[in-house]
Amino acid sequence: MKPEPEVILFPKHARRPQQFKAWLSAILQMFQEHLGRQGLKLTRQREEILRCLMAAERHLGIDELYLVLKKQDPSIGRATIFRTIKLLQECGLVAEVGTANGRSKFELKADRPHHDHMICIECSRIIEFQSPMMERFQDGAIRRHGFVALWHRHEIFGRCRDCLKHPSSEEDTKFRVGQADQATGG
Amino acid sequence: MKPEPEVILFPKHARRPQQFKAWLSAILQMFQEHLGRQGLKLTRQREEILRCLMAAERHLGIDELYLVLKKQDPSIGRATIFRTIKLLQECGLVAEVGTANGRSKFELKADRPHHDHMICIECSRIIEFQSPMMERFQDGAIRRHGFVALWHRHEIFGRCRDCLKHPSSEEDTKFRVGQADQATGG
DNA sequence: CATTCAAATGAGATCGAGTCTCATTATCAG
DNA sequence: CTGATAATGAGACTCGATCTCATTTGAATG
Ligand SMILES: [Mn+2]
Ligand SMILES: [Mn+2]
Ligand SMILES: [Zn+2]
Ligand SMILES: [Zn+2]
Repeated sequence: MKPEPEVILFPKHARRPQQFKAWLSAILQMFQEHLGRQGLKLTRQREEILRCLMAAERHLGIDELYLVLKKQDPSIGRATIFRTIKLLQECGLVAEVGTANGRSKFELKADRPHHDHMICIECSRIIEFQSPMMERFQDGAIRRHGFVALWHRHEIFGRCRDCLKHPSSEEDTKFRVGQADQATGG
Repeated sequence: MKPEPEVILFPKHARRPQQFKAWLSAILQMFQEHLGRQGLKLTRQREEILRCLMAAERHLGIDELYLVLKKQDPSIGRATIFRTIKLLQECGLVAEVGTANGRSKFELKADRPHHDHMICIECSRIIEFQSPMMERFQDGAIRRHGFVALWHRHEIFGRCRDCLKHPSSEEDTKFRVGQADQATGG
């Protein structure tokens, strides 16, 4: 089999301030244009939320976002974060990632290649993976059925490499799983 | 490219009573054994819920299940349905299928090949598809990352063949589906 | 059979992520 | 600037899902 790409790192621009600034303003402009097209406005809060997602080097949940943003702007409300995340998803700048516990996380999509996720039910780690061949066969199935795909969700739940090594990790006992009946279970 | 399987129909045993009865008791026994192994009991309600899922020829939501079951047993409670569905998922007899509106549906997994789903955001139809090659590459990615998969969720959202044909006279209503989908009618 | 007791049930309380309301504030085109 | 209108934050609300608890039931036992 052909080698497939290994890991998708989050952008590390945060360590190169001028590069980050340029990147931020480019993305902000895209956001503002999208907003403008619908008669909406770019507010201080919307800007901060997007900046936070761009600076993050991991997937963030609503509450994490809320706590981080609250440090700069103690008056920010959860509702605004929900509303803004929804807008960012609508314009394709941000994507939702499921978790085993129901609280979604979010990631910047702009300037990052498409990938899917493996989610560890023990330590909650999210592993990003790419498989162009897999996507190719997925597209084949979609075409075969005369379907037009708008988005997809492909999430694999299980145990990560590290949690398999450390057998005693007692931390997250919430996620009880019945049994592994197949390789990738249904 | 190699031909891949086309459609996965729900079992049509319901029309052949003796075959259905034999099938039902075989599956019931599997369920009872699984329950017994954990000191749990097979109740009238659990039996009825499983029977209902086996007789269904489409994906069922909790409320659909509740309404159907209530006809035979007006005293049945929603909590029991939630509890039983969870048990059935744990022992691998039933799988959850996401929808665009957040209310999951459920399907029997026993005696059916693994497949994934395309979900129409216009008519809520759920199209089942199989792609062994896609699964193969997925498994490759999983192995490459030293991950052990317990289950996965691969759902593609978009518009189905039929909804693409129809001039979309109906506006892009935010899929507030009450319980629109009837018997998957063609 | 009847006995026994842990498991299961249904009604209703509760939880909580996400949404909505509304009075106030901010954006931005002119 | 100003005015029209969108956005905000606090908190009420929604509603699927879970939990509580008094009562009922399954099934093992003799
Ligand atoms: Mn990701
Ligand atoms: Mn299915
Ligand atoms: Zn882990
Ligand atoms: Zn459709």
